Amino acid sequence: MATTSASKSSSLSARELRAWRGMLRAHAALTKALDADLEAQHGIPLTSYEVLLLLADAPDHRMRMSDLADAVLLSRSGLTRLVDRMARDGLLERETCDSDARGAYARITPAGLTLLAAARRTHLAGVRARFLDHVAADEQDLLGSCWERVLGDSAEDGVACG
Amino acid sequence: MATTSASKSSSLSARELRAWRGMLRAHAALTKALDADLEAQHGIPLTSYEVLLLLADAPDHRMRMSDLADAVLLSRSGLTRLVDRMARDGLLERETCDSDARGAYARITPAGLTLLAAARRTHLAGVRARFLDHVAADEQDLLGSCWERVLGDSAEDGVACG
DNA sequence: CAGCGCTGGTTGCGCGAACAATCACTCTTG
DNA sequence: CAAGAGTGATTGTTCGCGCAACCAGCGCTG
Repeated sequence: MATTSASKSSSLSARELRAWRGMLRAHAALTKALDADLEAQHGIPLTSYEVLLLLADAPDHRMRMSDLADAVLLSRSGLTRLVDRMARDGLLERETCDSDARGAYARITPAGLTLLAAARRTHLAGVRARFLDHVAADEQDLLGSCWERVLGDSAEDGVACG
Repeated sequence: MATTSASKSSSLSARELRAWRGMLRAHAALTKALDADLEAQHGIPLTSYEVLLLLADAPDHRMRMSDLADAVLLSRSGLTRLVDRMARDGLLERETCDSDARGAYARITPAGLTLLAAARRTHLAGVRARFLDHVAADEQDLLGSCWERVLGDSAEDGVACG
């Protein structure tokens, strides 16, 4: 089954399996390890870190709840709860939106910024050591283009026809 | 690390971001979509499908609980519960290990094999349509080699040193 | 400006997974 | 062969998440 062509059969080729299951395993291993790093050194899970990162980079250090939910790949309710926990820990605070009384902002606090500054180093070092350092620059470009193709398609609903 | 050298700073380059966050997003989108496919068309989640697949391919159509847990990236207890549910649904059954009375096998049932045969087509089509079709053969090879490098390293504990 | 659909956000609920403790059994070792 | 260390699997508990239901406020329409 040298070429992959005729084998749209009942199983994947070795090459396809390596690419596909490799990604699943790599993702699992990476997120688990990076999450453990943050938890151990700064006491926050990866999701909280990502929220802090987005808020810190956002104008006025704040974002709307919905935008934040989309950005961190969480459901609306999931983000509500996450923000609850982070607010309880003083990492951010809610802020009402004056132009739309329904809306709410999450704004990162000075404490959150301080924690982020430290966590950012940890996380970045982890991402480099565990992932980027194993992938040459041109490979990174290729990966990036693959993701864009994959995401561009999966954004549009399901398998659809065929 | 040619051009990226000096930038081991406090943030990732655009290229690095594209490769890294792209993977996170692609993984999330893919697993979510593939899980939804299976759930909608066959009533089983992705994790159950993977268990069925492994059991079907295993000698005697059975595997030890621990091996299964490792293979599907689940904790021991998580797998125990998953096997509970699948056994309740008749997709597999537990079997005691005669060489070690502590051990247990999970063995796929005829019903499980039947369901798998159908689900396999759905899942394979999904993986191809959503992922593999967007990645050329030589890119798949390159991805595979990247995953091996990443996993080979992360398998050995933490960041550690050499 | 009253009525009504729509949107942003929060809450009730259930599920799936991990961690720690536990049980059952095996394998040493004296 | 009895005692203790080690291993395979299960159970108790907790947690984070998504879905569905909900409430509040916006904005259109007549």
